[in-house]
Amino acid sequence: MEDERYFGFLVSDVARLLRTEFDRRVRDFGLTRSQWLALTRIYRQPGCTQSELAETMEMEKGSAGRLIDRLEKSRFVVREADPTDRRVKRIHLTAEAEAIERTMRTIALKTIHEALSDLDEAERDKAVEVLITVKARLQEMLQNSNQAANAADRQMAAQ
Amino acid sequence: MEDERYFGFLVSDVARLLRTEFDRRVRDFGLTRSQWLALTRIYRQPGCTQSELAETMEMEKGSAGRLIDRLEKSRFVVREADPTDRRVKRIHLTAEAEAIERTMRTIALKTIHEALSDLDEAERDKAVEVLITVKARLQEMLQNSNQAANAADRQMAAQ
DNA sequence: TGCATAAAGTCGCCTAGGTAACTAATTCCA
DNA sequence: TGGAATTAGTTACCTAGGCGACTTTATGCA
Repeated sequence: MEDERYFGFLVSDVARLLRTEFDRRVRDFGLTRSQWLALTRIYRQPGCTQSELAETMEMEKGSAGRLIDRLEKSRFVVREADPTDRRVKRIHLTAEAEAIERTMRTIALKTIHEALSDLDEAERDKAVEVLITVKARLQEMLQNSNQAANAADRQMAAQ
Repeated sequence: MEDERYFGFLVSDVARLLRTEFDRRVRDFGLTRSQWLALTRIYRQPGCTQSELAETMEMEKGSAGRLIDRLEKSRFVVREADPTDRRVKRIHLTAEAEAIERTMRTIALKTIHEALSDLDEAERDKAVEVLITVKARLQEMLQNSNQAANAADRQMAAQ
C-alpha cells in the first residue's frame, strides 16, 4: 500500500523532471515538449483536424486549439479551411517545422536515452509494459467518470 | 530505442491521467492533487518555511508560493511570521485542513490502488524501483544543466 | 423539409509550474 | 564594522491543460 502511494508521487515527479529537462534543452529552438509532440503527430497525420489532433494527443480540444494557436504564431503550422465542411480547420506543418521536427526528435531520443541509462533492456521493456497497463486502466477509470457525469447531466435535463 | 521514446510518452500520459482522475474525485472538497500534496508535506513538517516546502516538493519557490496563496485563500493554511528572521514565513495547517488531509489521503490511496489493480505485487515493486532510478538520473541531469547555466552566468558576469 | 441534435472551434476562467527580475532581510568576511 | 553576497518571498510573464459555455455548421430523423 505504501508502495502504491509512492508510485503516484514518482510517476508525476518523473514526468515533470523529464518535461523540464527536455524543455531546457530545446528552448533555443523556440518550442516546448508539448509543441514538439504536436508536431510529431501532425507530421504523421498531415492535414488532420484539430479535433483529431486533440483525440490522438488525448487532450481537450480547447487545449489542443491553444497549442495550435502558439504553433501558428511561431510559424510552425498553418490552419487551412476544409472545402467540404466549413466548421473544420486542417493543420499542416510548414517547411521549417518539418526540418525542426527531425532535430527535436533526436534531442528527445537522446534525453530519454540518458534518463533511462541506468536501466538494462529488460527493465526498460518491463517499465513500458507496466506503464501501458496502468495507462489503459486509467483511461477506463476516466471514461467511467465521464459516463457518470453524462448520466447525471441527462437526469438533470429530464427533470 | 523505439521503446525508450515510448517510455517518455507513457510516463507523461500516466501522470496526466492520474492527476485528472484524482482531481475529478476530489473536486467537491475544494482542492486539487497539488494542493493536497502540499497539505501532506505541511502535515508532516508543520511550521515549515515556504522555501523548505518548495525544496521537499521539488519545485521553484515561486510555484510553491502561489500554491500556498491558493491554500491560504481557501483557509487550509496560515502563514505566520518568524520571530527571529523577518524574511521567513512559516506555514501551518488549519484544523479544517487536518481533517480533510486524512480524507484526501484515503481517496488518493484508493485512486492509485485502482490504477495499479492490473499489476501484481512484484510488478508494482519493480515499477517503483525503476521510477526511483530514473528520477535520480533525471535529477542529476537537471543539476548538470543548472550548473552549466550558472557557469555561463559567471562567465558573463566576469566579462 | 424542418427542427433537434451533434460536432468543430473558440473563448473565458481556473490551477499548475517554470523563468527571471525584484525587494527586503540576513549573513559573511575583509 | 561596513559592504558584498546570499536567502526568503513576491511578482510578472510564459506555457500547459481541464472545464464549461458559446457559436457556427452539419447531420439525422420524424
